[in-house]
Amino acid sequence: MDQIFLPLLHCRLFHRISADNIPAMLKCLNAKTISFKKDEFIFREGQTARYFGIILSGSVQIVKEDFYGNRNILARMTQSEIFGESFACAHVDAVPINVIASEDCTVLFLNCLQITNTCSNNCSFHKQIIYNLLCDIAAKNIAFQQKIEITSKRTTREKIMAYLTAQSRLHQSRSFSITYNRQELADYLEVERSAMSAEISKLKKEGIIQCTKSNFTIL
Amino acid sequence: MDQIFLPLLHCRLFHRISADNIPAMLKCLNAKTISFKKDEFIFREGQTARYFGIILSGSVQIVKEDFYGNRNILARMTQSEIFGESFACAHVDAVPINVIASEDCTVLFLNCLQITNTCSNNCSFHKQIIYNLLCDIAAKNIAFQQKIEITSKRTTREKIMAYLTAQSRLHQSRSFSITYNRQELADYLEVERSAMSAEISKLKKEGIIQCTKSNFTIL
DNA sequence: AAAAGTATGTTGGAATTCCAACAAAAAGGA
DNA sequence: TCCTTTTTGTTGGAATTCCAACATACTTTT
Repeated sequence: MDQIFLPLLHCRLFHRISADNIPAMLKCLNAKTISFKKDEFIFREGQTARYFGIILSGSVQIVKEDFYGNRNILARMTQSEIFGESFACAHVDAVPINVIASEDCTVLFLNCLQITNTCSNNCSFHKQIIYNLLCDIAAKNIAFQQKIEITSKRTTREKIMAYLTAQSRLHQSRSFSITYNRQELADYLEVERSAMSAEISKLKKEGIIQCTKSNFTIL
Repeated sequence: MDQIFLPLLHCRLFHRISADNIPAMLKCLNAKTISFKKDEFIFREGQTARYFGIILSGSVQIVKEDFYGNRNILARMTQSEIFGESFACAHVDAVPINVIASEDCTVLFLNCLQITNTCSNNCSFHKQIIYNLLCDIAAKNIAFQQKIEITSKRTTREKIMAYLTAQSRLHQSRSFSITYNRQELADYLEVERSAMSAEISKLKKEGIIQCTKSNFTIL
């Protein structure tokens, strides 16, 4: 049971909610735990959004795929983070994106209708949960703005540098490792993988960055 | 006073809140009305985000400007819509964007701390307001995803068509007019204005769309 | 250890975008 | 109405990206 509880304690959704209350809540919110293998679909575009997920272990990617099969990675979520909640809150019936396991993972699903409609038991934590949801979605909103800021750059080089600079700030260090592999980074930056690879090589040659595999240093 | 009330009644923030309560709320939330001329700054990047705005008349644009002066229009908000609330909710102290009047406008500012922290009077509407905020921010989240979907297209032509298709769906008609002028549309789509103009001309010549000024028809 | 599969780097040509400059059209002011 | 300013359209060359194909490096499986 610890495998469920520990990640939940760090989950923004339960901020300022006593751990003692969590079991009751999970029951009230109709919680279900499901495991997925790497590359499995967790949500598929068009599906109804009745549940949202809390990641207990592993990680997932929010992916938008267009008509021609171009992938766009909107975000990556990892342990204790939530996904799918904004569709529920905005009353969108069909999710417009895919959620895919980027590694083996376990997800706790909660019924979102039960969260937003005050439940029959009138649980005291509902108010706090809604407030926590508000903070969570607002933070994601800002994350989207940051992604837009990065991908709106006109050249591949600028996109790479904007991304690395943001990561550097996040890790508070000139050296850090990123969670994306090259193809995924290209999908996040919305550029061609090969062109991106070439540009990274150039940046290395010019002495602007250092990198081996996923470890980067900005010089 | 009607100029304040009518837009507020249509504001998502006050959904399911009786109009009778609004005057009390405005007082409780420390409301202030300010007018702006076209092109004036309403929020400037780096400013603290203590208030958020409800547009009583006119319209505003959320704009991100980069180091080289490239503009990116993140969104456009018009009467009865809210802006700046996500920074407050995510506890971001300095706003990362500019908000600029895209025409003469009047804005009602509300103190957001007062909304999220239950106020001393323990007003009954706080719970509903927080829930309304939740829905609002979730909807904006989805709007951002749609913008990303459009701007992640690799060519100018695809971006234009993705945007027009989305607008067509929104207006539920093949013919519609858009609120952006050419420069603004280019800033929203994150492309060069001249290249976009040329591409629109091509699309017209090829019989894919019709357009005069801001009126478009998809054929 | 060999083989197969996957991820990453490299390259050249075609297509596209950016940039700057200018032309034409429309809008606003005197 | 005329003049000025702003918006929109057009064009050509330089720079950049895309695309496809292949080379190399690294992983995993047998």
